[in-house]
Amino acid sequence: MSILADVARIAGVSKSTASRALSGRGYVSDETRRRVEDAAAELGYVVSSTAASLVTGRTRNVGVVIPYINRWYFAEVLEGIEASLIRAGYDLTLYRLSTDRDLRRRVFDYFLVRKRVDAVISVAIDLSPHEVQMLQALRKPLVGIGGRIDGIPSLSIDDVETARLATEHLLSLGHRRIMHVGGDQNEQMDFRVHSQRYTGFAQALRDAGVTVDDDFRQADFSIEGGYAVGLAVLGDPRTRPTAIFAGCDEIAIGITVAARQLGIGIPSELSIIGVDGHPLAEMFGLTTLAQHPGAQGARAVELLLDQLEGTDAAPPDEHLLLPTALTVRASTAARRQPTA
Amino acid sequence: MSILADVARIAGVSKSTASRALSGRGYVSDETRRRVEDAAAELGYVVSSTAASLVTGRTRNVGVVIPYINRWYFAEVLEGIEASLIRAGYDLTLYRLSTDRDLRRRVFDYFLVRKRVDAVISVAIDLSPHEVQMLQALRKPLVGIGGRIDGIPSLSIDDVETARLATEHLLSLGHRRIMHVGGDQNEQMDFRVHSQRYTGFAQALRDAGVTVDDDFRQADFSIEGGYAVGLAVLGDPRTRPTAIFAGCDEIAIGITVAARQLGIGIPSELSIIGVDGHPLAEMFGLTTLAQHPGAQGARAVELLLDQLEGTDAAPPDEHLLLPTALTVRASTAARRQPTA
DNA sequence: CTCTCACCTGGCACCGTTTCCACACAGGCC
DNA sequence: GGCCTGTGTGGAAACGGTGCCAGGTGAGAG
Repeated sequence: MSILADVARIAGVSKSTASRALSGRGYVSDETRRRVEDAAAELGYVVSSTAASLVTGRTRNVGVVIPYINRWYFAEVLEGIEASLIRAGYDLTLYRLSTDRDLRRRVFDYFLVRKRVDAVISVAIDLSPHEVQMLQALRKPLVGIGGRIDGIPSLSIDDVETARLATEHLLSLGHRRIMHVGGDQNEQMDFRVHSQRYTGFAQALRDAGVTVDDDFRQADFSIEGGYAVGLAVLGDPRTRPTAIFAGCDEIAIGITVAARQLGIGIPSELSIIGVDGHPLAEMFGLTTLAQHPGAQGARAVELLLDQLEGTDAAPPDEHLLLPTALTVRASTAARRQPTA
Repeated sequence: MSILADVARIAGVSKSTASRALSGRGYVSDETRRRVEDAAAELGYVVSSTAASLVTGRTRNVGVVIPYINRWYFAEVLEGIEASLIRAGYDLTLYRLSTDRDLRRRVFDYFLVRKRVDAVISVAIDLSPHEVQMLQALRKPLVGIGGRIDGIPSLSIDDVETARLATEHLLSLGHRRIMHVGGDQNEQMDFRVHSQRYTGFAQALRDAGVTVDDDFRQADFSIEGGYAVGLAVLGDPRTRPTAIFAGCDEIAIGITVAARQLGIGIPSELSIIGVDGHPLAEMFGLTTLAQHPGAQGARAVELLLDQLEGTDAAPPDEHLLLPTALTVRASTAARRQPTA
């Protein structure tokens, strides 16, 4: 466990010079730098980031708050964030925020606040103004992913527009009996993703002059969730929709499995479109609106580093809307004309 | 940004007393403690964990190295670890180790070593003796999950035994043409999980006196991977196996989807058994050997905290073998007798 | 009545860096 | 030759806590 003073001694220089040589800041002659580096290597010296943080006030550590780890979108975002941070020489401290309000408070009051992180990325969590203020009071840059947060830079796909696009795709194929299977409209944590997707869906129908009764079912955002709803909804051939806009690919896949099990042809009898670009979508031939969560994570890190290391002081507190790409596969097709 | 000295001043005590009052160590009168706490609350004071770490040498931060985030087993383990650590008041710093050897070195040489973490949990990574030594030289407790690591406490399921059990289940149902669809036998990072599962499989066959040619196919450990192999293997009814032992539930599910698509009845024409207890297994009626990765994560944290805070100095450097539970569902059944 | 001891408090050194400042020196310019 | 500027170096003061040690109580024991 050698310390800087040891290195300095071996190299025959002062602590200050050793520090400059190793950190690369300030003037050091090439000769001296080499000597210091050799000494450091010989001793197996590594800086104490703790000590460095104490004096510089920077930890090179970013906190990430995220509601799930175990869902495709979130895991993907997390991977994107992690890869970018590591590359930039930052650590990533992970806080999974469950719905437990006490835990959430604890993370904000106790963990995030102890000068442990230089900045925070909030994934799909609708921060309260109080929480935002708190972080801002600590001068910690903050970036949001997955929805708009007032006053801080954030990025997400345009949920309303994406849903509208998906629905219009189905409408353009001649479908009229269309159902949206999506998430809980009252979900607190997840911004208003679910309600926004419903909004886009409803808008598209309205604009097309189509009215559907029984146009929505709630499902857990998972394959199982979609499967359960699929079985429930698709049983009766007279009432079932001819097309479904699923809130995410996992739901769409669940519905697909249910449909196959019921012997319902896709896309001959039922068209399905999802949102996400989940890797399984390809395997199931699922038409979807693809987003790239990994890239979103990377982008968020960029925004953060701009604030952290950027020259200009102005944080762009705008909301970035990312595009989604309609990827047409075999799960959507023109509505089969009722044999007239 | 108030500091301890401010709190002390407001409360009218010395820094040492303020420190004792807030940390709860050492003697402080109730009256004084109250005054200090009030002052701290008033100022919105929070300790600088950096400063505290510098002097105590402890960071209350645990590093987790893990090869994937986006796979069920790993995400589940990670969630288990995270929940336990937070509860114990520890932070979790995440390092995803890809196959990139440079990055791996960098994480070990640069990140883990900077006195930033008190301990390390290694998930499904076969640490080299050198890496273990390095961490041990730093006196950092180390716990492994997912496989045996010599010299440190570790825990995992018994892969050989689990595979044997799965295979015996198929044998006991009368199957003889059994295939194992599993992971790359030469995978470096993942311990020897893949090869161990093959070993257990082969042992069971041998013990039963059954010989199978073409007994193994390699698949990516994912639903897509299983699906691809499923399509390739199940096409020819004369050569296809009557039962498949899949290396994990994701593979098993992929095969199931492929079989359904090919109109192959499960379990009438094909029995499938997996390993994991994946939530989707239930939906697909998949027989499996269930493990509990979340609980494994929690257990690993316990082992770690024992070393970190435990009174006794002896670290139990043994390897814990966790049981798996055979969960029989509808994907395995007695082999249909060839109509003789 | 003194001694011990448990309780309570303050002073101060210390953890291992970074960085400000002072100083030294060499070279180029007026 | 004096002066400025660009390099190179060392000394010492932070950064914000913790914890050792010393000192001061009052109560109970001998």
